[in-house]
Amino acid sequence: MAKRETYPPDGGSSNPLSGANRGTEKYQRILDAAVAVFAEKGFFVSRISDIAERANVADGTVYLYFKNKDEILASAINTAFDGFVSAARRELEELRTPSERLRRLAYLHLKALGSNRNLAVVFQMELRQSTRFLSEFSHGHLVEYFNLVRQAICDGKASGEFRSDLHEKIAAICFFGAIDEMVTSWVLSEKEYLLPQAADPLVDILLGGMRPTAR
Amino acid sequence: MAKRETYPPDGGSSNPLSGANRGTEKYQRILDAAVAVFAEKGFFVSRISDIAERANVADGTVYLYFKNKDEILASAINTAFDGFVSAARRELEELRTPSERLRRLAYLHLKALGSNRNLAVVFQMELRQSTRFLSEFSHGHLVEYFNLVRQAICDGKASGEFRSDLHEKIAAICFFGAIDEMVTSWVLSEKEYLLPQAADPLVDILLGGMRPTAR
Amino acid sequence: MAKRETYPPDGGSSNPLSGANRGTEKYQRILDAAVAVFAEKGFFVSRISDIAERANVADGTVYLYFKNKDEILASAINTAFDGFVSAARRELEELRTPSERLRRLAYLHLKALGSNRNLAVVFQMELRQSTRFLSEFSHGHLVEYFNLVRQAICDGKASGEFRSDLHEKIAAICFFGAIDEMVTSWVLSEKEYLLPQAADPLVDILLGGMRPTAR
Amino acid sequence: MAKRETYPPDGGSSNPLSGANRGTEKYQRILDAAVAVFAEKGFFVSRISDIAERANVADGTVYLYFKNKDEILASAINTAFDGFVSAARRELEELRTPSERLRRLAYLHLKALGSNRNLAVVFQMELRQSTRFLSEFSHGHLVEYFNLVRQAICDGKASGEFRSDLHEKIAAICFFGAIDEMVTSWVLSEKEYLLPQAADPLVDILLGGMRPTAR
DNA sequence: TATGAATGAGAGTTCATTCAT
DNA sequence: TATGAATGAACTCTCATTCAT
Repeated sequence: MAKRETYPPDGGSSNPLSGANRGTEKYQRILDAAVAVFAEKGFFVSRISDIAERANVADGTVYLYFKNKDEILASAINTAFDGFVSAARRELEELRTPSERLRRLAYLHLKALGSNRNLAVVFQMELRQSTRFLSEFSHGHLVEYFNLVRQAICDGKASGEFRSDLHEKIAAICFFGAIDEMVTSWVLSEKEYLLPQAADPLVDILLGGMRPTAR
Repeated sequence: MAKRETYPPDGGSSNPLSGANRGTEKYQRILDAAVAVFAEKGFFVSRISDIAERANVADGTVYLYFKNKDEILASAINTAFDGFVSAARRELEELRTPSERLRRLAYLHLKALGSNRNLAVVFQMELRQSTRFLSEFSHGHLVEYFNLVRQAICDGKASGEFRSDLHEKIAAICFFGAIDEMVTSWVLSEKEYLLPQAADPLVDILLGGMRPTAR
Repeated sequence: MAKRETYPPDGGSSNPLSGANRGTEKYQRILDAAVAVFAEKGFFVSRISDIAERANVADGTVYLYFKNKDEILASAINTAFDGFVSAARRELEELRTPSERLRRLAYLHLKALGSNRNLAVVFQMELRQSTRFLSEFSHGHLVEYFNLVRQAICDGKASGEFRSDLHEKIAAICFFGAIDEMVTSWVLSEKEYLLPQAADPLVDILLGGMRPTAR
Repeated sequence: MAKRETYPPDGGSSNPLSGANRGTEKYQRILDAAVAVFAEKGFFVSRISDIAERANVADGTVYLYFKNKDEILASAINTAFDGFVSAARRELEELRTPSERLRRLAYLHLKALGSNRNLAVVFQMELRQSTRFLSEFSHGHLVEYFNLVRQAICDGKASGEFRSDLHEKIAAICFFGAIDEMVTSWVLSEKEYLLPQAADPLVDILLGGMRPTAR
């Protein structure tokens, strides 16, 4: 999976056995270089030549794999996000209770970004660069993430695990926002603590607020 | 309100009648125009001439009031944020319980941004544009906001209102992250709902997760 | 003499007793400030606001006395040069031999610039800034200076004081060039020696080369 | 000849056939165009686009070969001057008497600039544009030129060819200043006479003034 | 006369993108 | 496929000049 949906010349390529492997390897190298450069300097300040240099290719080569600079960012984010969401969905399917599912989702989220600081920076910072961009992304993939969350909340309300008066959308926003801010805080922090360790105390608060009050 | 701290060329004006007001008026017009343009196109994509045009001044005039493009963004954010934080601090002083203080803070936050969509967009999007920028801002003003939250949480733990094992920093992050995501969601939403109305259900979840468990 | 030929509003002035003195005083202040600024930074790098500031007037006031930046430079040079040439001509008239006249001219030249370093810098540097400018000036005032020199050389040849095969134009160029380079060297020199003291040894060389050979 | 010392992007080119020549050719084309444009309009008034247009390249291309506008002027002057001084030094070594050396130096100077009017204009005019610039150049390369002159004068005094009371520095200034003014005069002159022809009569005057008096 | 805020044309420079090799 | 020299559109910022007060 992690379907690449953009540019590596597979459509109009006149060379039928042009070397999928080399192409793929270089594609990945450029993508990784781009994420690193974006993380370091920010999307708009990064130059194609920075990316090419870090990937050890010529400037022009970048354009054999990506249509333009925007597409590099989009590819980086989509590739990573698609991978994350489909992996998460598979894992969550095996878990029974909504609480377990949300706890696991938070953990996977923090682990995914906590293990790749550059990617985390790009997600937290660059993804928000322009209304238009986030808006596009939001209507694309983020919705899938939110659906996982809302489904769990919905199930929890049905099973009585969560309060019946819980506002699903607002609860999902709380859930995502809390984790997201956790990542931002980690990215901006000088200290090198382990992000996934924050999953449990964080989820304790959120689930605590979603469960029926004892009173 | 909206204390001007930087550039407008008056300051020590010895003429009490003339310049000060016009200067201030034009300064504000440029700032408002800039916020609107930034919100619409994003900081990096916005051109000075866009701002000047919307403010009905010449390009060069912008530079009589701001040193450069960066400073315009910084001024917009700092002015608004300083105003918000000091107003919030005053209001919170009058409230007794930590729960009330957090509830009011969430409300004020949502009201402040919910009443100025452009400013909200700039806060949610542009502030995060680059690691360096957010980092700077973060170490400047955002810390003050977080201090308000952590103080309330700390007080609540002391008074028994909140769980004694509550992780203060993580709880503060949950609080801020949830509200912040609420704003983002509102900004990206096509629908025109009233942001402050989300305060109560949102705070119910967060406080619920911070209180001692009945069990 | 030292006729001001440019701008101070005397033509279309609607105020008949507008204050020749104040006008003249401010005019001179601006001119002196301009020479100082030009000497320090060079004509093109100097800004009108630099000049206005040093003259303690508003930017706009400069334009009450001078049509534009070019005219300030032209006025400074012409005023000074006209004064120098007419004074020199008067002094030379009293001297009998061509040798004496050339010696005195060199001395006056070195004294005039040696007593006003700023003016000297402007003469040596800025006057040469553009072909067009020097060309204009050259055909204007410098010709008068050269005429003084050539007349003396011509007289010297007639009286037998100078070689009869002396090329008048080239000799005049040698004379002017040597003095001019003396000034340039002094301007660029860190040391604070007295420029007019160089007149005698310098003139000794030039006159020596112009006199008939003993052999 | 015309050793390239700064920017052209080849240097360590591993491809012996291709780039080096083209690079050099374009570099030279831009440099020549720049000298022509500077000569015509003056450094500050010249625009990069003027230079690019005359060199038949795009504006941006200029920046592949030169860091900025200043560097173009500096390269033009340094390249030419270095070439002149080292060639002159080699030629002078073969000559025995100080008089011959000075005569040859004057001739070479006038020939070098007399054969390239544009370069001459730039030397005479633009080099003097700002105190700072001339100052820099003066302490760099011009010193080498002056050293050649002073050495010859010094030798001449030792051999008795020149007066023992000759002030070396002033004599050197006379020598350089006379030749320099000769070039300036030629540059400004409408007439198309041959500059090197002025060498002999000019040097006759200067050497005449440096020799011991018969009397 | 004097001011100085406002103007806006214009310059240098950058860099995403192309294309001949 | 890969290169990197070349392109030229576009942007920020400066500053001479004007003009309402």
